[in-house]
Amino acid sequence: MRIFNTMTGKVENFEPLENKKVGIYACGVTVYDLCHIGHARSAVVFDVIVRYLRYKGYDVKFVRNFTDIDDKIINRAQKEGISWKEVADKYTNEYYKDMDRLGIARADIEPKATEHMQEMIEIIKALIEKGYAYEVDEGEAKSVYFSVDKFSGYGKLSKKKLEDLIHGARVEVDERKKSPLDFALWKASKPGEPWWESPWGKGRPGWHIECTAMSMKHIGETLDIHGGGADLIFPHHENEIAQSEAYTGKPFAKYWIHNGFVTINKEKMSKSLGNVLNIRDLLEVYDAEALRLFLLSSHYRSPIEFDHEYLKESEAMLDRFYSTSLRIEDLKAFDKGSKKSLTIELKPLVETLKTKFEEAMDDDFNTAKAIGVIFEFIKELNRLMDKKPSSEEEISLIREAEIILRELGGVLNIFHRKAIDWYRDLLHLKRIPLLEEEIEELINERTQARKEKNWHRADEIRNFLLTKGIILEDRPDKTVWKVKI
RNA sequence: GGCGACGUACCCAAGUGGCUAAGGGAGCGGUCUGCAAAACCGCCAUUCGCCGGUUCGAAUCCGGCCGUCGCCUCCA
Repeated sequence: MRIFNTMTGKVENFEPLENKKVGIYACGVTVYDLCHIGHARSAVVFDVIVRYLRYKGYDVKFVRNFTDIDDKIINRAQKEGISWKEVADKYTNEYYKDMDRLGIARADIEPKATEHMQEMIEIIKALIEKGYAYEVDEGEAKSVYFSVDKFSGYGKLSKKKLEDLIHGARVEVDERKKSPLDFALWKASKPGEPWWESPWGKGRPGWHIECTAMSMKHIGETLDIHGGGADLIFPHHENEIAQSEAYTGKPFAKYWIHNGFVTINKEKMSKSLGNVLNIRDLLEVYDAEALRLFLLSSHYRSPIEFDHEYLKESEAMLDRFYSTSLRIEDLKAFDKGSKKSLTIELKPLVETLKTKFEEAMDDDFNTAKAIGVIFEFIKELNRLMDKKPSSEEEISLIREAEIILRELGGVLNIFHRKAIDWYRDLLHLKRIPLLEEEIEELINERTQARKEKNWHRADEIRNFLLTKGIILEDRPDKTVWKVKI
């Protein structure tokens, strides 16, 4: 397996620190608002990385945190007139609602910053003792800052030079800091703000220290993989490296993985630009599995442009799979003898499917290519079914192929429904103003009309359903309905 | 200003030194069908932003130019 490492800027062979054990830590969300599709992308990417590592036989311990105390949470609480804790709990809950629908598996450990105060305080104390951090008086209490000048490797992840950062002029000047780049490990609390007791009086942790404390507690001093959105490279991950490596003297992570952004009109989706699309709102109109497929249809490091058209295309792709699945379900054996040619053709295709899929995924989690491999195979399956397989042997081989297709889909966590449920779900999602029973009734009436060769009535019914978004397909033995994408 | 990424068909998107440039969507023609739909077959990039260079050979490597975006501030 090969993985692109942000630290070296190269694709490297993946070798965990300890044979098949992999400790992976991904930065989660700050729970102060609903999640947008940028959050969805990051969650989907790391969900697939973990699923694939497990598929490959690695013993994975996956940790993804919640930042549950932070300026944004405090501001939100003041705006809504509720406590910071209520804000954090509410949006943690909303996070799960959205992520569950997207098929994001729970991490093995989902730690919260506020549950690790003691661990953070211990690390900060040690950093002061080692001379990497300093205290600043803030009246009643003290704040603690990390002294960036003391850590020689500062900037190695984001490839930034200290002097460039200082000259960058976008770093705000803060009289309390020795260097404008120094960052807070501990913040003295202002009146009315939440606080925890500490050796420096009442205060709360800075943003970065929680990841150091929680990753070390739950995984160890050196992580196999640390990841998150590309916007976390600087300053968040750079700061994590500084404080963690200063604290342990060991490398903080072996591989750094960062996913690219979701853009709208070619611009990064972000709160400050006001162009965010919530997962919640999108799932009112589009299927969650389609959103997932859309997010996986580009390489995880590339920017991905959002457009309603692209989500429709993803739905069309899924429809193609479920259509094929429905076709397989309807296969019936009626012939004792087998068409040898079909069996001979299918066997090697099934064998290479897995190999090609793994080759794609082994190459820095190339899900776009892997999806290409899957759909190439779907085309072959349909081609073989056009040859009208009729024997037990042929049909069981095709059914077996679908099982493998679904197994590989499982790594991406797609293709998990029964075909009929795909259409039923679309019926509700697309707000088709008909019940399944009503559609069935019309199909029955049409079948009768067709028997009587009353083509006019048959076409009338089919056209009526089409105006409601329902497509009919006449099979040799029955008529099936589908939802128009 | 500093650092970095990207530019492949009508659209999305793989491919990063050598077999016919994956896959999906849209479109067009055909097979099948009462007619459709689905599925399949065929067509749809002799060419990979532009210009040079390296090489027997480049979409892929090097240089320049143009364009788009990102990071340098909270951000997934």
